[in-house]
Amino acid sequence: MNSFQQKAMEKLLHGRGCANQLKLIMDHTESDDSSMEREDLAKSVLHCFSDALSILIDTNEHQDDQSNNSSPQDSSPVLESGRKPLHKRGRKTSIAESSDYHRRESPNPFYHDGFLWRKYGQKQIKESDHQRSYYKCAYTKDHNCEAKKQVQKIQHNPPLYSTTYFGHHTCQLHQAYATCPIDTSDPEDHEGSHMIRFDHPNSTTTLRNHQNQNQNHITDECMTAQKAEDWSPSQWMSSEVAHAVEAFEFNPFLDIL
DNA sequence: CGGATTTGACCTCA
DNA sequence: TGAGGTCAAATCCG
Repeated sequence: MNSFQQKAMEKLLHGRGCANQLKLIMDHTESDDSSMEREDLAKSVLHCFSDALSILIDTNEHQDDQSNNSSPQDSSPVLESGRKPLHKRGRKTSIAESSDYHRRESPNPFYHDGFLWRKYGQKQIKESDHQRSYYKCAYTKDHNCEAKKQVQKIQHNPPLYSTTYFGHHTCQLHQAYATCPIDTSDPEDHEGSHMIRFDHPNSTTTLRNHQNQNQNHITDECMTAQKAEDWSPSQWMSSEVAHAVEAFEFNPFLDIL
């Protein structure tokens, strides 16, 4: 185990410890007295998992870079053999013209990059069996953020997706609210059609409403075992924490049963 | 009904 | 002129 993996392991172990504490509190608390403590613990869990993921992602990127560097002819941002680099062809834009791009390959088309994207186009690419999807930062208008990305399936079996990023995000404040990777069992059916969206504290729209709806469902009585399968972290903590916990499939009530 | 996605048309460049 | 990139109206969805 290298030092990166050891760090990730330490973070995960710490996260598990926090999750256990949280579970104990939930086991023995019926009132809202410890809601702040629950929230803090849930945040600790979230941070531990986020840190561990970051470490693992960084490690993976480092390995990717090394493998890419091992074949200098493969340093262009587009995979199709014999084709010009993406930033050299097609319509010229300030972004595409710049050398400010990088590429990631992942078996998951919705690879977590910490940002919120909006799809603005999809194109069948010649000499490729698969369509390419075009995304802009969701805060393009709000924050004049020029970051873009292109996602294209480059290999069918095993499925492999190439994501090419252009430009820099000028909407950094939103990064903190995007968290976990979404895994899909059938990426092909949903290629480019999902948004990974978590709540924003200033937002007055969709998910806050969703959260309110959840809160409306909370009653004073204790949860019964019958409700275990209905348990939702969003009933217990702020939405960004709740989503992260949901993503990790942490359900204390199922654990009890 | 508002916001996100889809998709055909259009723009630009090689 | 063909191909990639973008726009925007139509459509979908919660």
